[in-house]
Amino acid sequence: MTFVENVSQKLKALAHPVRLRIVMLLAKEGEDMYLNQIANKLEINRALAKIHLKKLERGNIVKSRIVLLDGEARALRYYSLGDFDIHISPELLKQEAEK
Amino acid sequence: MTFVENVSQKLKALAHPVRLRIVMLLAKEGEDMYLNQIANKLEINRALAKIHLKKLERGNIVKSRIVLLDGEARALRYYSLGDFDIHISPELLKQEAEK
DNA sequence: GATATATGTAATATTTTGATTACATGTAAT
DNA sequence: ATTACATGTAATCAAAATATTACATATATC
Repeated sequence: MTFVENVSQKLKALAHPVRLRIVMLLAKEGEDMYLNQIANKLEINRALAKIHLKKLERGNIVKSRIVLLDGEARALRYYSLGDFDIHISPELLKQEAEK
Repeated sequence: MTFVENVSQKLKALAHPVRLRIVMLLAKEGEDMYLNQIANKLEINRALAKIHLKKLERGNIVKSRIVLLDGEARALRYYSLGDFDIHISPELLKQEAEK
């Protein structure tokens, strides 16, 4: 994957208001959350939250894991933030372009 | 304009591969360029380059000015990079979310 | 006058994205 | 058995983004 492809994908993942709100929610809470928590907190449709979380995962902005509830035959999928660090300025792009 | 709206707009402007290529071209060349130069260099349709440049201008990633050619009754519209500096990480978003 | 270079934009078509609704499944508690 | 939560996804509709083609305009050069 080229630099342009990689950066485009990451930026695209973060560029949508709903997705940015999800990311900021996870950052603020500081702990992992599952789908219904996120949808309820942001007051958005659950299926919609799911769609956006998928895009965030594809962009490696968010990770998820399934957690079995203690002693119970139930599981929740928890979402957490990846360790992205996106920095873009004319100078940095110039450096990259000259590689 | 809220933080989310502002960031979304800027990221959206940079998120498209063609737009990112335009921005990297301007960064690399280090000097202003006009529409046809940009389209030729990137080997893309001129009208398409125009559309993307408009979006970059709306996101304040790129600026443009009309330059009268010396002694001639012609003018070119030159595009240059704005002074954006986008930095996004979980820590920075957490700070922002807690404001 | 024809050719090359430059601008701008309108119209159109295609593709992608975004959002809602609905259906299917399963566990736990009342 | 019903209610409350939780998951996942398919189907559909609406809206936005992307890309091409074409038209109009203007100047400079051959």
